[in-house]
Amino acid sequence: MIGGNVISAISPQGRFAEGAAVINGATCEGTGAVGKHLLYHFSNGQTLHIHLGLGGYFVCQSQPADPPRDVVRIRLESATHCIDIIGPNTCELMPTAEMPAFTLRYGPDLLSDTPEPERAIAAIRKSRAPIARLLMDQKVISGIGNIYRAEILWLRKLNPMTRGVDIDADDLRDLWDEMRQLLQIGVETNAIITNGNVDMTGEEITERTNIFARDFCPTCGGAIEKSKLSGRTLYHCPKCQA
DNA sequence: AGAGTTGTTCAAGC
DNA sequence: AGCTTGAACAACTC
Repeated sequence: MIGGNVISAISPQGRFAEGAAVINGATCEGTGAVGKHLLYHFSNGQTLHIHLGLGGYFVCQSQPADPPRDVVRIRLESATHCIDIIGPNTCELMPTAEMPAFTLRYGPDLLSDTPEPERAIAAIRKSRAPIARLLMDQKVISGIGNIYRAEILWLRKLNPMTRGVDIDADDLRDLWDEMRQLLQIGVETNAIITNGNVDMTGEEITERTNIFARDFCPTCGGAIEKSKLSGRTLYHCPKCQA
């Protein structure tokens, strides 16, 4: 989106303040991602590392843009457009040279052009932790959050508490493939759609998930069970995911 | 007003 | 060593 554009950065508050001057005036030469970590590579050898966390978001404007609100952590701007990043969990500069090591700290990215499912499968099958926890562990696999976790386990009729070590490698390959497909739909539609209502994107969609934040299972009509795992709400159908 | 949230990391305990 | 929980973090919504 901003590749090739000259940008400038401001930072009224937060951890990025010190780095702002370093990036000012540099050109973005490319972007990348490792799971939910967003990466902008700049001409001065620095990479801007953004993680939106729970509540972070982008605000895009045409120039001339409004002055930044005080919650704006960094502003990326070109002659024609302006992007403000608000509420990120992480907003820091790191040397682009450190990117290979950074990438290795995380499990394989489901959306990578060079997917490495076997790396994730090996990590899962080595663990006695429940699959619901492993899918959320970005050191195991990159890209799944709470919504996709609930949906994919339901789609594959997997009990969330199944230990990683107890799942067949072939089942995990199917799981990988389906997660990848779901995320690709997300990229194409800019929405989290796991129930197949892909063509309704322009319309008012109230049902895009099957069980996430829902009360009843679309398959059996039974009550969706709501629990906590690692501090996050876990949804599952006790009947269909026995 | 306070709790909850499409997330991560760290520390501590078992 | 592997696994678990809890706290802290930002900003918004209900």
